[in-house]
Amino acid sequence: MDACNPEAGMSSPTVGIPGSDLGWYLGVILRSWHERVEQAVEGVPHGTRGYQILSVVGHNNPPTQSGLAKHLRIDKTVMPYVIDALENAGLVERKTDPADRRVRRIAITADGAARLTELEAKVRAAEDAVFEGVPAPLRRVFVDNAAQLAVSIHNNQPALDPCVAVLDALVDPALGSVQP
Amino acid sequence: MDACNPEAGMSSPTVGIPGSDLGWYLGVILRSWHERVEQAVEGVPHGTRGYQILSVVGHNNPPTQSGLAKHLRIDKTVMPYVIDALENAGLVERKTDPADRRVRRIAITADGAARLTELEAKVRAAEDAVFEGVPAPLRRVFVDNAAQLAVSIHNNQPALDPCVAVLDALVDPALGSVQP
DNA sequence: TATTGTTATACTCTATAACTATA
DNA sequence: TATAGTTATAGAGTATAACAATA
Repeated sequence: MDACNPEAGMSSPTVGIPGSDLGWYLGVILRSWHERVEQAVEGVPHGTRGYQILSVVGHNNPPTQSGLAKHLRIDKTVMPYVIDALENAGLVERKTDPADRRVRRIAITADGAARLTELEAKVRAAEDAVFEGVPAPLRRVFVDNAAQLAVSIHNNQPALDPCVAVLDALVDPALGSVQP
Repeated sequence: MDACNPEAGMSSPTVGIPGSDLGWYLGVILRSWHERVEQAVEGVPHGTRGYQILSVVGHNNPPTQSGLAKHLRIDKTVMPYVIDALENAGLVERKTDPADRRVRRIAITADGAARLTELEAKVRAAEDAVFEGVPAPLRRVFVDNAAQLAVSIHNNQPALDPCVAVLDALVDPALGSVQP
């Protein structure tokens, strides 16, 4: 009945806790981010994924579909569905690259840019909710460090489109971010 | 042909980058952790998930299945499969709680404890690989902050088994960790 | 021959609902 | 009635393989 009984439950302080549970930490934080941002971008095709693509497309010159897939580290075969949905929603459009007619460059539309501006405000609010009760300096340091780590990990991974690495480098504060 | 052409690709520095891409940062880091740890714990049923459960079970008094599910924030219906597999592998065993015969407490076996010790060494090595090239102080601060954040987020979430909150509090250095 | 994008298919993982046994 | 655990099923998400168009 007393599921919280220290003698029988996992709340007992009599046994050790592993020093680092990095996977659990990151999982909890990312899940919270995903749940809250998923709500914030409600209506965007494919939720947070669609938002992330819209964000990359909105803040960079039109990337290729394979470039987007590599940046987000998802299989290239998922791109058609997502891009189709975003295109049908009028947020982005495919443009055949004149220099290489195999590639489609994904450009944001005027509607997409306006939508992105609205969405980014909502996402900021959602992220504020994730960090609710957390001291601002801790949050700032954490996000900065996460950015450095992610860029370092991403650029050290094999089979990466060099373009993507350059893009990511721009995001890295340590390597000279375009926008602070 | 030149997919890296700054004039046409997403590597151009002529446009802004969003200040924070928290979802992307966390996704990159967690994916790297997952890929490497998945290899490190090869052979453990259900990979990183099985390892995480084995770790919790190995470092705490036998938790209930629902307690484990809530701690890992997964649906209770996935527990039977995972616990079955871990039990069949001889790593854990189900024990009916005498105080409430509905609940099954998951206890680690001698084999499971020995295996866990081996696995933790491999996981440490895998995590070292994740942080390859990253200065030790940055890594330390990042993991510490991630722990604080995760505990804060986890404990602020609703519908949590109080036992789990207590367990997590132990992991939180700010709240008095059992093992530094 | 290699690469971009696409389609179709199969597989894994997750979520939903319903059931049992205990309380 | 409510809860822990289980089972079966359906759905979402993902990966695999094969194809067309272009280089």
